Amino acid sequence: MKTLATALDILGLFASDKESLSVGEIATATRLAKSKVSRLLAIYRAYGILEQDPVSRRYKVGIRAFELGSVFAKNDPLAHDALPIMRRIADTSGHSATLSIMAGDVVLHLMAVEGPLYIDGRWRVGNRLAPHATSAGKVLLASLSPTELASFVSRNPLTRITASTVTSMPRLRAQLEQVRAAGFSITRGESAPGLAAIAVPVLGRGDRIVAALGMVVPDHLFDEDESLSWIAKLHDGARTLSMKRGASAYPYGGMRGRSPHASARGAQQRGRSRAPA
Amino acid sequence: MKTLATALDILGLFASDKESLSVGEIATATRLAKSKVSRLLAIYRAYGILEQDPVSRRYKVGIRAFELGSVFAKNDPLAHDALPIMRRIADTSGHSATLSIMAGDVVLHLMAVEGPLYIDGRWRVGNRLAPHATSAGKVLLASLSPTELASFVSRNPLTRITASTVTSMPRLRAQLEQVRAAGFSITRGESAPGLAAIAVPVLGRGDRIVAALGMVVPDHLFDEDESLSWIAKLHDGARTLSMKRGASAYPYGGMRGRSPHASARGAQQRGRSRAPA
DNA sequence: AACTCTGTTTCTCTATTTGCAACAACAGCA
DNA sequence: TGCTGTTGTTGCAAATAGAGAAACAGAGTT
Repeated sequence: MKTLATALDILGLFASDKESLSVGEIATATRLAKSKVSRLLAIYRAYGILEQDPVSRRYKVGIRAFELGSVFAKNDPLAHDALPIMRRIADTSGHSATLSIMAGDVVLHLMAVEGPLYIDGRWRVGNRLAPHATSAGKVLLASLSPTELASFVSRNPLTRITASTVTSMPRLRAQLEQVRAAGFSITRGESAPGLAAIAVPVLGRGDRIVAALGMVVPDHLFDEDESLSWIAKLHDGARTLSMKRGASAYPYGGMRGRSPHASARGAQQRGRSRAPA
Repeated sequence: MKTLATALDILGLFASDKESLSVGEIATATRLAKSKVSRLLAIYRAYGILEQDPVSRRYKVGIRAFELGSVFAKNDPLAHDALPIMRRIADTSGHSATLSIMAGDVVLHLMAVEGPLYIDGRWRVGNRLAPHATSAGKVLLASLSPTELASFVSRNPLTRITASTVTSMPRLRAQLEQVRAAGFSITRGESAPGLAAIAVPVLGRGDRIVAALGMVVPDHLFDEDESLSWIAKLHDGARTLSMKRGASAYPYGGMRGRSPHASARGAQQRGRSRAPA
């Protein structure tokens, strides 16, 4: 089984930001003999998991990996329930909606419904971002206990990504406290300049935070007043989604969704509901 | 290396329609000993490629497979160029846009930009469909020579999926001829009842068909007249995309009349050589 | 045309996988 | 409750399949 383990070590390298890797790069990165790496890659290539550029001989992720990976999203009940909700958000707001989860120590964009406005595709599905630099990440981090948070930070230093990235622990703690109280998180250019993002928590069984529902907005179109209605939309959607996923209640958003059985049917009208201050 | 090969055989089973598989099912399907399967799966589980339900002990695709697979789409230049084009199509038509390629003998939806209208998510990204029952598939099949087509059909019988699926070879041939001449393909409920789809070819280097750009429309909203403007939109988008991908010309959908992307043309800047040095 | 850098293949030795069967966990059933 | 037929996970000696160095092949470069 050691063979498979090393093979998966190699495969893991491809999940990084590097688009393609050469045999030599992999060999040095894994401290494996070139011959072994070459043979392993040949198998992956034969199965279509990796593809090899015939001229540069470099390897990159293949189409079968894509096929396989997409069945994850297809089978994920959260993604399934979220699709129509995210569509409505993208349609009524004009901006792209995202659904993110915590995978290990990174924020993973599970799915996205693109709005009509063009923005940099960097945040697209499958992208992994630093939790402390994204709105979705802060929402997901907010569910951690103080000790869990400390442990997280010890594993993952708060590296600066843009000028406005939060890099100090007290500052992060304060922000998370705010997120917990308000039920949403807003970041403006913390992981990518010119990009604002809003996220709210999605709850699951036992009312644990299982995901973050969010929106990505070009910063120059970000408007304080309008953001309140966006947050309301997100809260509406997240409530519906949370209920479907087995939460007993959704505490955020000033809506009339008092009872768990009051299905979020008539949640269409766009009155400006007040966000908790 | 045999270990990795059998391990990938197992992994391949998960790319099917079955959501989860048990050790026994895998063992019988691959004619492998249960013990071997169990140990292999344990490694996959440790790496997060597969996940095991703690109660049912059944395995399903894990999140790391998703992460890995999504870098394929992220690195794919076709998908990259297609995103803004598909957004515009989805935005102006109100229906979802799709980009599909031929992967082995199946049509694979590489990406999708969801329109505001809700439709069954079955055609979502990563889904694999039978070429003879989809508009995108017919577009992609149209590039095959008669012998290649015959070979394809011998490998893949024209199975009936809905009442209107094409199942006879002469009929398929005639349709492909029509697709070649007209430069688009329309299917109505051939792979899923109640769903109409339109697709046009995307060309690449050497003017070979490399992908199909398409739209999915609820059948009851399909309108013959309106479909002409949809096809025009698709042709416009596919032309832009084809040029970007290195095609020398795009023979379909004349650019007569007012071009919807006149702005793009007008915005084209002469980035000539700067100061003569 | 020789050089160099990278990837692939060859060949022997031994560490690893193998497969049977016992073991453990669990559901169905009387 | 206890029995029984599943199903998934581990021990252990035999044997196969992988490890590693170095030779080989190919492409780009000077």
